[in-house]
Amino acid sequence: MPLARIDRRFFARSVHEVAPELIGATLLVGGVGGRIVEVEAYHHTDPAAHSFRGPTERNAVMFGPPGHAYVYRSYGIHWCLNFVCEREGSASAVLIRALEPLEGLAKMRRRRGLSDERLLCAGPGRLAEALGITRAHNGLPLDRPPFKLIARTETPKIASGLRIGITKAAELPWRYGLKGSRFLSKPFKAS
DNA sequence: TATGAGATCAACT
DNA sequence: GTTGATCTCATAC
Repeated sequence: MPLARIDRRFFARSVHEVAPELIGATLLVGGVGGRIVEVEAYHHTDPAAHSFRGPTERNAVMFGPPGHAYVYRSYGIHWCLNFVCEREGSASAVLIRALEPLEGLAKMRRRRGLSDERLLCAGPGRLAEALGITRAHNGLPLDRPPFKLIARTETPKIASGLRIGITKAAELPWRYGLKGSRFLSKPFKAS
C-alpha cells in the first residue's frame, strides 16, 4: 500500500479545511510518533490565536509560509506544536493536541518517564515531550526530516467541539478529533 | 472524583 | 505585575 507523504502544499489552504483533514494522518518526528487524533484550529479572526494581535518575536513563524512547524512555550513549561496554514488576511495554524502512539513507544515512554500509553501523547504538552519537540523545531518545514507526515488512507469519523483550556473565544467549535479514540486529551460530547 | 498549587516564560497592561 | 492554546502532584471529599 502506497504511503503518500503530505507535502507543504497541503497546508496552503484555510485552517478550517486543513484541521479536520489532519485527523487520521500519521505524524513522525525522528521516526517517533503516531496517528493524529485531535487538533484545534486557530484562525486569525480568533482572539485566542497568537497571531490575532499581529507578529511578534514568538509567533513570527506563523506569518511565514504554510507547511512549517510553529513551536511555542506554554505556561513557561511545555512546548506545543502547531502546523502553519495559509494566511487569510493574517496568520493561522493548527495546534496538534493528541496522537495515538504507534512508532517508537519505548523512546516516548523514556522521554515521558514511564507513563501510561494512553497518556503518552494525550495533550499538546505531553505530545511535544514524547516526540522530543523543542524550540529547535520552530520554523522547520513539515515535509522534510525530522518530520514525516503520512496521509490517511481512509476517511475517519470526525468529531468536533469546543476548544480546551482557553478563555478567549472559548465558544468557537474548532476542535476536531477522531470519534471514539481512547487517546484524546478529553472526550468529545456524544453527538 | 475533584479541586488547588506550583512550575516558569513571553506577551500584554 | 498579570495571565495564558498545560500538566503533575498533593490534599480533600
